[in-house]
Formats: sequence, C-alpha cells, structure tokens
Amino acid sequence: MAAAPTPPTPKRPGKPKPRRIRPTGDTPPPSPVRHYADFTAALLAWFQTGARDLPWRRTRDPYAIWVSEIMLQQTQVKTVIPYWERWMQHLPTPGALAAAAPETVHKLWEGLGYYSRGRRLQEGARVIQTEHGGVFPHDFAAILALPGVGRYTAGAIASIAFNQPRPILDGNVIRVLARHYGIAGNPRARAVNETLWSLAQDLVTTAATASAPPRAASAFNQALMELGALVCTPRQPQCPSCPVRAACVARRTNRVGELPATPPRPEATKRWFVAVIPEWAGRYLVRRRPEGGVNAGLWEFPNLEFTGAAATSTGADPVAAARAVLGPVPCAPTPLATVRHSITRYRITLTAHRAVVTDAVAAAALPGEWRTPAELAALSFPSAHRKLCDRLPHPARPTV
DNA sequence: CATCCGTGGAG
DNA sequence: TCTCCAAGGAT
Repeated sequence: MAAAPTPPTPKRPGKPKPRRIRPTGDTPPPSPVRHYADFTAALLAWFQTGARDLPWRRTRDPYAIWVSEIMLQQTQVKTVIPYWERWMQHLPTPGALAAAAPETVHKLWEGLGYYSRGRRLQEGARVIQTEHGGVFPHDFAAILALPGVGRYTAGAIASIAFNQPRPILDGNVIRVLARHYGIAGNPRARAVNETLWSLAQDLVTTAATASAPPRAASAFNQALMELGALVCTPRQPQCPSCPVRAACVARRTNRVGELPATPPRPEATKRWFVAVIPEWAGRYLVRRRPEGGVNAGLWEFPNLEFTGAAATSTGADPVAAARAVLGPVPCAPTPLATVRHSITRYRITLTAHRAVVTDAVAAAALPGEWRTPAELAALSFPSAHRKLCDRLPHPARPTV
C-alpha cells in the first residue's frame, strides 16, 4: 500500500484495498511503504544521470509523445527514431495529420510494420479535431478512447506529457517489477497482470508525492522503462550497475534468469509465396492490398501463396509461377530474387520473377496498375515487396 | 483468453 | 541460421 492517496482511477472504484506483494523467495519483503519511497527515489536519481537523449524527450508536446508511443509499440527505439523525426517534420500537429492524404501516412510508416497503427493515428487525429477542438485531451478517459491507444499507451501519454500519476506496464516494466519483487507466474495471465498494474500504480503514486522533484510521475515512468531497456535487460542484465539492486528479490534469490516467466510461444509456421512482376515499356504491374486485411492500402506485386509440394516446385519454375499468378498469358518470366522474412509467427519465403509481356498482354486487363520505377518509389510497400523493388533493373528508392 | 498484426536488432 | 523480443492493441 502506498503512502500517498491513490489518484482517481475509474477502473477501481470502492475502498482502497491494501495490496500485497508476493515474493516467492523465502525472505519477507521490507515495509512496502518505505520500500516504494526508496525505490522511486533511487530510480529517479538514476534516471537524472543515465537517461538517453531521445528526440521525443526534448518535447512535452502531447501530440509528439503520442506519435512516439504508437511507433514504439512492439518496435525498438533505434528503429523508431528516424521515423519519428520524419513524421514530425511532415505532420507536426494533429491538424496536419488529420488533413493528410492516407498515402502520406502510409509512406511515412513504410517499413515500420503493424500498419494499422499509422491508420489509427490518423483516425485519432481526426477525433482530436472534431471532438477536442484540435487540442490534445488531458483527460485520461479521453486519451484512452483514442483509436490505437490502450491501457499502456494512455498511461504513458498521461504521465509523460501531462505528469499525471498514471501507471504504465510494458515489456520493460513487467521485467523490472517481476524481478525486483520476485513475482512469478505468467505476467500476461489476469491475476499476475493486475498485480503488476497495481504495483506500477503504487510506485508512480509514491514517486509523485510531496517531496518529489518536478515532473516526477513523468520521470519515474520513463525511468522504469529505461532501467528495463538499459540495465534490467532480458539477457545478460547488468545487475552490478543497477540502482536498486540491493532490494531486488530476484537477485537475492538468484532467479534473475527465471523472471519474468515466459510462456512458450506458438511454433513458427513456414509459408511460401511466389510473386510475378509483369514488365512492359519500362513499367511494372502493382496492385493495392484491399482494405480490412493485412497491410491494408499498401501496394504489392502480383503474388500467390502455395502450400505443400507445389510451393517449392512452383517457386523454382518461372513459367509455372507466371501461369499460376497471372493466368495463361504469354510472357517471358525470369528469376529475380528470393526474399525471406518473418511476419509474426510465420516464416515466409517469397520467390519473385520478372515477366516481360507483349503489348497485347499489357493491353489486356491484368489486375493492377502500371508504374515506372520512379512512381514505384512514391508508393508504399510492405518490406518484402519493397526489397523486390530494389532488385528491379532500375531500383526505385523510397523518397519522403 | 487466444490470436493476429510487421519488422529489425541482438546474440 | 535461428530464436527471442521490442515504450501493445484490437478482436
């Protein structure tokens, strides 16, 4: 139980219930109240000296922080930095994003993955325009109501941008808290997950109380994640340099390597795709992926998935591949490239062929649109197909 | 509660 | 090459 009053939390009405930390070690926990204060103070002090200079830490603009948080979902900091810089340069305000062409959003997101994030970001910007007068909402419930914003992201924006003592719980925080407090069990299972959220709430509340430094809620939540990213890492954690190592249950009980529990992942499934890139008069045929599906609105080269024995044999035979993908049209298919990539639990092999077609074939209604390499550069592709662009005779480089 | 959604870095 | 997983959310 925290020393400070818990801020109003719509999710937990009723009397404030004392919370119990359940270390699985044999050592009883120290007094929670005193420990929380020690923990938050140590982490805040460490963060002041050890924080990385990330671009979105140079601003308090809630829009900028929102964009960063959406980009950072399941995506590493190093990957996000250039995307965030470009995005903020082109779409610096909710108004600019709300008014942007969807193609602009796609292009700025190209290669980042989970493309629905970009679409929902724009939907959110339109909500801000229409329901909040173009001003990013301070109210937690309003932030949480934005599309693509869940419990974690809402807490991150509320705390980081507005210094509200809202908890966050991401992969980093799960790891730090599970180890520090010796919390066993699957952190994604309901009971364990709620224990972790409660702990995160108590800690940020403690951090934000009276004698705290300015913007302590903001700093503390970032410090939790920073510790998980730099010190309390999944593999080879740097315990000797941890600012809270003395009270760490996992370290005292020699279970740093076992916490947090990691449930088995679904087994990877191999899949094979064959793409055929029709070429005519210096142009290539591309098609747009349908709305509502994977990679909605992005462009791709004509392709098909093959299963079983047909997969490898068709991938090796350009003529059979062209026939399967394009139908019985005369063309001269030649191998172009094979691209391997992973999509969630799928391990995909994409084999591509160039297929020069005659005027008559080009005039016939092949499904798609003819584009020059320069035009391809302006479109947005999933990474695998963007790689195919790069292998064409005149590579089309992305330009934003 | 389980599954899906993309990609790239690190070891 | 292969595995894990990274500032998760929606369905």
